[in-house]
Amino acid sequence: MKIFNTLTGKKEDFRPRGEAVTMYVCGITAYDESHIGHAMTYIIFDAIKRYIRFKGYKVKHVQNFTDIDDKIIERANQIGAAPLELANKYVDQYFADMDALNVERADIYPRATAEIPKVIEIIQGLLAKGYAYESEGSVYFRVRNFPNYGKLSHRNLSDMISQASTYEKKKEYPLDFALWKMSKPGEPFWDSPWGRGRPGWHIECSAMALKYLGESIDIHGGGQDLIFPHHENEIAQSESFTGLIPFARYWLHNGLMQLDKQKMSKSTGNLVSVKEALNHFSADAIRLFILSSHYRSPLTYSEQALEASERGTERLRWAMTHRTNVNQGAAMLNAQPFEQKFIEAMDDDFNTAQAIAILFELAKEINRGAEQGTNITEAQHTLLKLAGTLGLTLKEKTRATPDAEAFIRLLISIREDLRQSQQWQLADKIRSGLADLGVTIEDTSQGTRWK
RNA sequence: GGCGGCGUGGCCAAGAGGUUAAGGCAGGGGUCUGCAAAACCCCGAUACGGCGGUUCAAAUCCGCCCGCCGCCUCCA
Repeated sequence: MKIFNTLTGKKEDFRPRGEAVTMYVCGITAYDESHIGHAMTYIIFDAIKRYIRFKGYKVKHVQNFTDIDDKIIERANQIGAAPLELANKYVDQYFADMDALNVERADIYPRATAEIPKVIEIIQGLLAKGYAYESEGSVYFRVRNFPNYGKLSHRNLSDMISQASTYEKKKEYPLDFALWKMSKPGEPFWDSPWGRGRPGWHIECSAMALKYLGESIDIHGGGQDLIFPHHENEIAQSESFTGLIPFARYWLHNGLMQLDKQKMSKSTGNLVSVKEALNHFSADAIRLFILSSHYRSPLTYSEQALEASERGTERLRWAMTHRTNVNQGAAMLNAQPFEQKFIEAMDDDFNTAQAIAILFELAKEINRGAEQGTNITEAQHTLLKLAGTLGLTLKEKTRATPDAEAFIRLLISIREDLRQSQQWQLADKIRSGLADLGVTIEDTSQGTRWK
């Protein structure tokens, strides 16, 4: 299995350290609804995790919530809520959204506010080693003391310093970043050796990763917008604190969701929320859309593209619905070559687009087999298994309640009788009436089906 | 200005030196069907932003140009 590593800029063989692959993915700052761009990141890492497990590894997955920061405080003040309550609300919504998208839960979801002791421990360690300094109640990381600062984002201090704009005088050097921020009056705070304050944004991830996954983790992931400064700073802090290099062995970054030729972003309001998307499209369609392009490329959201994915999803689902009564001695569709190609695609830096193409090829063969009376049962199992590796369920959308379903069945059976007696007009009236209610009727050689 | 990425049929999107340039959606023709839908079969890029170069051979490597985007400040 080969994985593209942002750190080296190359595809590398994936060789995890221990029994279980340790994977840390940066989570959200909980101050607003999750949008499709977030869904993109978490669906991608969900597929990556599922595939790694498919390959026989165990995975230990940690994903944080930033539940205290400037944005949260600002938003909470606007609406007159307590910052932590606001954060909790959006954490709950995040879970609801991701569950609906069939994103598996991580093993641990640490929150910044619950990890203050570890944060303080690390800052103290950095101070002791001279990597950090206190200034007016805040603590900053001394970027110039970390020799490889910029190794992840492939830049160097002199490039960056020439562009550095205004900076706080409290810092020794413009690019130094906050480990601990002194709290202003009225803001939430935690006590620390440097007074009341809260953690800087970057330090929480180091603290959580080190605490829950150890000093050197296998996979660290997130959106490409986190490469600098967030992940760069995590590396600086973590490696300075532990003295162990590398902090993370494989850095994976997904491309960002675009909307109208612009990055989808909470701060600009240029977004489509997960809820909104789920109102119009199935989770499978959203996943199919996101996974049909390579995870490192940007992807532009559009209704048209989602509709195309919905249709594609229906095609895959269809292949799962055949219930052929197989004759003894019927030829069997061998899905092995498809599984092989699927694995080859995924082994090459998680080429989900290619993998999905193979799913469609397999679906086509299954459909064909169903018409020819081939035994396709095992091929269907394979299709479902491989699709499941991408988190696709291929389940029919059953919008109908059990009660409604009974009525639909009754109407269909009446319509069958009408068709038997060739009363086409009445039969068609039932069909179009149901269609208006969102129920599609299809007459096949094996009876009438609906969805 | 620095760093990184992208430009492939009507739309989306794989492919990264060499058999017929995946797959999906849309479209056209056909089979099946009371009709419809679905499914199945067949069809479509002399061609991969432009211009040069390297090579026996380039969508794929190199150079320049054009267009678009991301990061360099909070962001998945």
